[in-house]
Amino acid sequence: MATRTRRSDALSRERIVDAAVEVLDASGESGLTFRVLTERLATGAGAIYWHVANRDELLGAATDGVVAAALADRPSAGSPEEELRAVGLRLFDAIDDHPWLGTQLGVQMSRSPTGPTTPRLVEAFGRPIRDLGVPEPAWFTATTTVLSYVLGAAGQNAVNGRAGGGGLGRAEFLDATAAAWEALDEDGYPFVRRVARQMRGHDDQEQFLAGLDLVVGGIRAAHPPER
Amino acid sequence: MATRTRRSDALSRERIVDAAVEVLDASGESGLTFRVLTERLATGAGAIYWHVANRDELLGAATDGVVAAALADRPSAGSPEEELRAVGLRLFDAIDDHPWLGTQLGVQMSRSPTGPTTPRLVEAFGRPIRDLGVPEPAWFTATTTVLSYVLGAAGQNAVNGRAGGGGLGRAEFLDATAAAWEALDEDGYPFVRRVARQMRGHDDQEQFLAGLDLVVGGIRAAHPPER
DNA sequence: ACCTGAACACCGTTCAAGT
DNA sequence: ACCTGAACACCGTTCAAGT
Repeated sequence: MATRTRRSDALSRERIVDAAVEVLDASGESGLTFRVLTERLATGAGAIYWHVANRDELLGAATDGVVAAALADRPSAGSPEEELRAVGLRLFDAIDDHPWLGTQLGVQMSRSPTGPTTPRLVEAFGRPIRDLGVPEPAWFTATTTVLSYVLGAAGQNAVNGRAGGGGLGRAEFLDATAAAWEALDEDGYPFVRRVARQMRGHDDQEQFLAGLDLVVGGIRAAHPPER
Repeated sequence: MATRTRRSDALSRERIVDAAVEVLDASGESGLTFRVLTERLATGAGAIYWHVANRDELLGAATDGVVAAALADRPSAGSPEEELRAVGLRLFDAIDDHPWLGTQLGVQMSRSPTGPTTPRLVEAFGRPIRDLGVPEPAWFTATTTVLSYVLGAAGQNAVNGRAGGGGLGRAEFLDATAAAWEALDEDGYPFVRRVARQMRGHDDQEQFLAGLDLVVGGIRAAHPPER
């Protein structure tokens, strides 16, 4: 059949997903509406539905796209431990750039574990776990444990991320939270009161990596290299 | 002032939250609408808004209520390790009973870390971590790591939970996922293809506890008891 | 103080009609 | 094949009015 000349601004699934990511970055999940999208793409709602089944699929495609980009072209780091940190950092940075990803990652993975994102993440974290010398029967448990940690941390950092815009809003937010924790009653919350100090001014990325190291350390401790 | 006789069916924040939990259990997060709620409570929308600020606050109150109930009246288990497992199990079972909790927990914790749920969970997991002998400067990192793992696992098990209703739907679901993983190309996904077998027929609760043990083991390994 | 319920502005999705 | 855009059924929230 005759190849047709396409206008450069022709609508396509790719253009729609790209626009969705931009809207999500700017306004968060609740900001992604078909009204905003049709306006931005200068089209009608029906046109979008021609390329995309519904809003959920669009959200999923946006998530898949961002995760794929975050994990692409990654030079393999040195040791398996370094590799795990490198993959974790890629993901952490992606969530920093796209805060809505923190929540959507978990949603997407449990909604469609056969979609591109779940296998991609399982492969990215699983391979270095294998290279750590973990025996094969323990691969699944070890990998899902690391993934659960990463997804949980992602969800926490999602909103936390960059609340204000100035770096100041965050310090004040942590301060207010710490103050609220310290105001709890000593009988019911002795631990929370003591730990509140450590929350003030902590660095999210540092915290994320320290936690990842603990989890990986646990896997190594459970499967010491034979000799 | 004169105490007023109250009709037993008078509207109250508590009755509204209870009704919300029932609706959430039956229809999930998207099923909780003011239409359904007003019908169930035989009242008007405005009446609900008199007791509750908006839908988000209602969702938060439902989450707080269920978490409080799940952690209440818990006899302290034996060792710190057993205590961590016991708290984890309580939460796991609560998510099993209220699948919407898996997602909402993370949302609630990052949206209002000063609300009742965050301190409750930090205290419940933090105390046994302290009793493990973890030095105080490491409390925050260790506790948030365990919490991130638990929240991540919770989010994964949320939808997974009891998809069909019959126990069969789940086995078929795992089977279909495993089959899709095994169909990926060997070059890009060697690990995923090998690990697919282990996903078939795994037990979620067993998996959750095994992961928790790995994380706790990592914390112990990082902070060996002095002597 | 507490409740009613109509009204408002918005949402995702559909679909007959166009090209 | 691809797009338009009005129409539909729904949503959370508000608010004048009642008791």
